[in-house]
Amino acid sequence: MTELSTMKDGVANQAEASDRVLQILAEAGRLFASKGFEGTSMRDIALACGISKSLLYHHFSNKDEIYARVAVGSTLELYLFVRDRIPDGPPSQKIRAFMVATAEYFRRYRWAWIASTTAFWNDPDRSRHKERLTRRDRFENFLRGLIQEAIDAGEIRKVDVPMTGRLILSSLNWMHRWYNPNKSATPEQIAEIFFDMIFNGLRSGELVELPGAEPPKAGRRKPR
Amino acid sequence: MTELSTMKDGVANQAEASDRVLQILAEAGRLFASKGFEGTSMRDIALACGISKSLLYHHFSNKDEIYARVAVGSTLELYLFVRDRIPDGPPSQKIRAFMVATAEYFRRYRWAWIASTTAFWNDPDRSRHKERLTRRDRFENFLRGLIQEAIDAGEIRKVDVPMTGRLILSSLNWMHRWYNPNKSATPEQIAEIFFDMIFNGLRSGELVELPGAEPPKAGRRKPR
DNA sequence: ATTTTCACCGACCGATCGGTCAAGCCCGGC
DNA sequence: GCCGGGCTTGACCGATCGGTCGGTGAAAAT
Repeated sequence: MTELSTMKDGVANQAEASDRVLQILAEAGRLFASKGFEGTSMRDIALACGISKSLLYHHFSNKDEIYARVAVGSTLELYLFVRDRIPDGPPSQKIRAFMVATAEYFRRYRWAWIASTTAFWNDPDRSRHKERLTRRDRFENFLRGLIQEAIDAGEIRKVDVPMTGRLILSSLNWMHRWYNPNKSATPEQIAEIFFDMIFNGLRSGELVELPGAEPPKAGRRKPR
Repeated sequence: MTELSTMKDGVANQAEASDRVLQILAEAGRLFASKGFEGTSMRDIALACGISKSLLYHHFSNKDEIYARVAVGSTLELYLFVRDRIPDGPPSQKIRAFMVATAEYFRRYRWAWIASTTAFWNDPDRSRHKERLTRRDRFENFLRGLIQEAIDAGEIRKVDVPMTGRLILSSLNWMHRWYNPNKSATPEQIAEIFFDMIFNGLRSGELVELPGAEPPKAGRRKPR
């Protein structure tokens, strides 16, 4: 049904990979996430895996390939992972499900997620980088489609679609900087809270009816 | 009046610093922002400044100190910069001003901002790191104070204050990952749009009155 | 029984890393 | 004149970087 059956140990989409390769990818992802790409040496990865540095080059051609497997493998599956978790129903609930599913992915594949979204990368191989951006665009365009759907259905205001997508993704993408798995809520619960805040707004009660047409840029009304 | 009078060349709070030092800080910030801390060598910085590597060690004791001057100098002034731009008025408008001021700081000191918020850092000197976190906490607590103010004034719902602060800061902190200075809106305009979305919510028109008491976790109401 | 395959390792390579140092350059005060 | 001190430099250091190489030992294939 889904292509995600081979996920394990927090490493996504590494079908047909040996246990050792999965171990290397998991440890490398964790190190890339916490120390960055240039901050992580091949010796660090080998030491974390309890193997010799040479063995890394037996399974991967170089450091870039390890990072690419972590990052590209991660970003590919994010789209499929989320898409398969969007239920039929009102568009606004699809957006909610999008946020919750993305948060679930973050919780499951946390290190690969962080490594792929934050670690720096020289990228001598341009094609790998373009592939990553293409997948990221597809993910973002998928969200924009849901937002447009919600606008067409009249469930949300006529907001700027790309900007709305950026706001939603910002709330999810920044989570790794403050989220502590040992305390408070799960990422999914946090995503639900953020959805509530963004969808319903922070403003308290008594607003009754938005004026019919509002400026396309930012439909604000001056208080006082 | 304000302590920010010595800002120049995108480098904040480096009073009594020579032009050369300011140049080094500016170039180093730009490099740290685009290639990370470990990804930037002292040779890179020297080359960007058109000077020898030795000269860096004449003005700074080591690489960490350069980064600290960029990052800590940046985070210190962010708080003062924003605080001085919050007008008297309704608390919700203070939050709006907070977001716009933070965006203005981002626009002005973009490289130092990015370097301080994203580059990895070994941090052998624990005190510098703690100072940075202290300042960051002060900045975040300042925002939480404004949110609590708005709740007490009845302008916004009884939301989770820390979580609301995280949502607002996420929208601002993630901006550097997609913002393109050559196109579209200014950071300040983007901040205003985000404020509108978060404050008023995305939901369209006809909501009439929020139920008196809502669950503390996430005040959602099931559509259908 | 022999060959092939494959996971694995220790020693090593040239390049680059952060950092040092002794010496020059330049310019205002005597 | 010339002298002292802050900029500035190139040569150099040990450590570590990503990556290579020859080889080992055990299982699989023949």
